[in-house]
Amino acid sequence: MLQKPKGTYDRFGKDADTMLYFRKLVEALMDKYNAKYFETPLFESSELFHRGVGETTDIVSKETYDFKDRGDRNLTLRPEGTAGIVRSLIENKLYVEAKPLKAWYLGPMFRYERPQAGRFREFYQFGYEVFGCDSPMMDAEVISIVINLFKLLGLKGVKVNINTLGDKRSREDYRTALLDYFKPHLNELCDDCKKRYEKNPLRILDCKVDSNNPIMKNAPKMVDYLNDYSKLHFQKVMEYLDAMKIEYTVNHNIVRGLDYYTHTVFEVEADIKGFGSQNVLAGGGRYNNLVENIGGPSTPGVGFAIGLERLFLALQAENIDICENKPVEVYAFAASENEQVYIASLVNSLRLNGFNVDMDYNNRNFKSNFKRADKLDAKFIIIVGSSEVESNTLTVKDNQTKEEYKIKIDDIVEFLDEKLGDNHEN
RNA sequence: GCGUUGUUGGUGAAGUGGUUAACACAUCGGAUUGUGGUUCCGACACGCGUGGGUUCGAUCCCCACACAGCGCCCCA
Repeated sequence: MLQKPKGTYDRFGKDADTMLYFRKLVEALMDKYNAKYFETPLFESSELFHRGVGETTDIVSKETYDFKDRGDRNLTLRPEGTAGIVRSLIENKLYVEAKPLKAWYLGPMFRYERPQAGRFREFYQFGYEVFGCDSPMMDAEVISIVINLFKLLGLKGVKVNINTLGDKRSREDYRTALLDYFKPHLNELCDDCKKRYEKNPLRILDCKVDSNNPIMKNAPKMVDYLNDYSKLHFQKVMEYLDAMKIEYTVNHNIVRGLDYYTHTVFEVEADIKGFGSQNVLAGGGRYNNLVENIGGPSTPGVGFAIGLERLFLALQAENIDICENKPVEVYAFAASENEQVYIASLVNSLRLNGFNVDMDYNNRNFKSNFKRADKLDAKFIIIVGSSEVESNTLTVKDNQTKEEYKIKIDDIVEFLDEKLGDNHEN
């Protein structure tokens, strides 16, 4: 049997509802920040990600889906959302518009990874990016959005870990210092760290295996390589976080896996039963050189991304249900085949009047119809037989009180409006 | 990319080298041709992830592959 490709999934039922309602929730939240929705292509030229995300990152070096199209173009399925938005910003010259420009997106990303629970090869991210603002207030606001969203969802133990990488210059100086420092000690490090030394020396500090190794303790500290501007910026970010009463922990080992970050980087985690190290639900930071690197005018940026599969798994583990209950308001059926046409027209008119209506399409018997109405949790049942057709009335049963009414066909909308009251929305 | 565990119907699952692969839930139909959520009866895997092999015979043993889960790496 044909099956879905590894690391993909079909979303339906409750999961599909969750996605739908999450999107609604995010739309409402984004309005509060006056952020604008963005859609960019699922695939871009491969070069964009090589230049944007960084040649040496794992994401680009071993996780992209690369392909050539029939015109021999080198394309890549987007592994993250920022690069595409930056490309769009430059191509459409959006940087001349309102500064800051706040953008959000929600859609699938692709990474060739080993699948695990809450981690897929095609996965969804909700992301947020701000361009043209280098105020530390914006760093803090971006962090606060994630916090507010998680609190809105009802997650417990939401915590932020932050760090600063300084500007491009301090980051490079620090990197050089680390390389010099670790070079004579390379043999004392684990195999992974030897690779990190080549690819991303900052990550060595993040190593779990070598964390107790004394060489780690004496390693150069980022703080010592920060210039005054960087230090001040970071300090201000923390002041704004304090002002917003957001709890955070400074963790100098946070580096992030994408090369474009400068200054503030952060990860947001929550206490999720049984999640362990997978409790980081969001990550982000500032990237003041990315727009320029991709070929636009020097424009600062800051943003975050949240992986939705892992987030939804967390909600499930915490028994949080964000789906709205949409009950069937009316279930209609005909007593016999003769009234089916009548039912079809009735149902159509009720729907046009804004009611949520389901019906019997198969001319089932009474018992089956009542069972189905119960299963759908229908508020009212409308039964049409020959006598109803003749007298232009409908038999309407309130499925909660079991009371039965004879309603003139012309009065049915008014009757249902009154009965369903505030719960009914047009 | 590495290590490890698993894969029986719509779902939860039991099971054995040998005639019809338990049981439960769900679904559909009937008892009950204009009023139900109870009860009773009936239907429901041409098959035990896929492909090979061992065997007189395999869902059960062996091998490969696929997929899923867990850990590592990495990340959201």
